[in-house]
Amino acid sequence: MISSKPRVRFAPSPTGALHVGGLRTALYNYLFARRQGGTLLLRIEDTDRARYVAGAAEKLAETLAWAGITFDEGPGIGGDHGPYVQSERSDLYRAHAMRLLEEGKAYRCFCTSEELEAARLRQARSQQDSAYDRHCRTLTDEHITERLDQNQPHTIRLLVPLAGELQFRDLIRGDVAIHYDVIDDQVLLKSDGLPTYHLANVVDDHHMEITHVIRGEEWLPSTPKHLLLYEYFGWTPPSFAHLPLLLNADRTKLSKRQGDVAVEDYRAAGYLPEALVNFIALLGWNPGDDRELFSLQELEQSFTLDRVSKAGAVFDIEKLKWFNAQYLRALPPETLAEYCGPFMRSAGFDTADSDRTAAVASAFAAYLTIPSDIVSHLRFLTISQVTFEDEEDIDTVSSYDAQKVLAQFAYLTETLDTWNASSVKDMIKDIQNDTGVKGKKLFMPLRLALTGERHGPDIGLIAELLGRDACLRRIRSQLV
RNA sequence: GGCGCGUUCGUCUAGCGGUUAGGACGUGGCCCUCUCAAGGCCAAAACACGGGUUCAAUUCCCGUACGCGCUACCA
Repeated sequence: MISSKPRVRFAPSPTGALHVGGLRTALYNYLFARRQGGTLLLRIEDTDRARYVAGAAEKLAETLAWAGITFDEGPGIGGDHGPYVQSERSDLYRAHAMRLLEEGKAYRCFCTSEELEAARLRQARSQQDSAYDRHCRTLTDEHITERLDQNQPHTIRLLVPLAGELQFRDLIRGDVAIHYDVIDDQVLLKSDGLPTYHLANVVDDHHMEITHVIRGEEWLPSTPKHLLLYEYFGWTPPSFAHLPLLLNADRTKLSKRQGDVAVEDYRAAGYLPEALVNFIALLGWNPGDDRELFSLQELEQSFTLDRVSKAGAVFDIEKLKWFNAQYLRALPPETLAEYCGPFMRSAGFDTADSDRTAAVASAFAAYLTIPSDIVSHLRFLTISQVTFEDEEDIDTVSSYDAQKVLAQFAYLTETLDTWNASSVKDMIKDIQNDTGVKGKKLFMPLRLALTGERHGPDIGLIAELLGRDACLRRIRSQLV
């Protein structure tokens, strides 16, 4: 590779929502391209009619955009190497399949799915290798012509050498070698005329001038087939980098059942794109030093493939929560309020006053992992009156000292010029001087009377958020 | 079953022959403090196993075990 700029791609299949593993693959491709000043393109691999989900491609693009991943070429973006949707490139794949056929590097297979399935079952029962038995590899021309004349549905299979070994160097794993004799005569063109992944991906990567294929480890075993295809076509193959898998807590491949896997799920739950991206970037890559908090821009500057690890990484939601809490806390009040607003409204909080909304939201910033956490902290603001069920709470508020404190609080409240966190704090100091009550005995009755809870933010702040009138009302209601 | 890839604290990871094996999340403790959260400090916690190579292996090689992936007319 001379100094030419790399071209990489993210090539999802529109079969559903974007998986977090897919997001990471997209992210690494994006970071690699940005770091090298290269080009990233989006290609939709919709060659499986059966699994196609309408609208999924658009949704995928939208989710990627949410995460901050932008493409230089792709559907709806444009570029010189389109179309970027495989279903619009069928003729190209078919032509290439025909070329292999003519050159004796592929052959027609008339075996039906049922026959193949039955063969596989037989093989499984007798514990044999499950591979295509190459039944049609040796069909006579006569035979083939006859079936073609009958319009018999068929596939086109790759003619894999019977012996020999294929070696390649993976950018992440180093040298990998696989014997041809364990490689199946892969179907390249399905009987519906559409290509399989193997054909389409090679043809497209070549025509789209992809220089580096950065994809999940699940593709490692089929890379020799792809390399063979490059060889058959006489093309220079791209470099390959196979990323380690993302795993469940039990170390199986990350999947539904054991938690959310769709990026949309995390988005809906209130995770910030910055947090998700930061977290996911570190699942299989590290900067080589102790830094952990990375903006997308910082990742773009630091990312290199040689620091990608080989082993799978468990998706630990606890660490994602920590990242999210970090980012949530760092948000300016107005932005935090935007995230929390809907939840605050659902908790019965009137968000019409944006300054007040921002103030309340940021008062609880340190308490939040996700925006919806704010709901439980807002109870004290939205209840009409404070009542106690716990005997201990009642005792705390009704003790002799507590009553002195509450009475003095009510008295001084009316004399206070300005009502805010710091003036209330000063006032509480005065109450301490006036009553001689201090510490927990001073604060807890006030906290309880004002909020009904024993825990929460600074009491001055609570008083400010509640407002003078509400405070007065609540304190008085606890006076015997 | 076959083939491939992998294996450092519970989790994410640093380490690229000689280190008290470092950091982060989580966990426990202490501090701060009216409480909780946040924050600060401290602690417990790992080189899968067996052979080599070497003066010296977490590090290099081989094997075993375990895990994962692939083994579709899915990607």
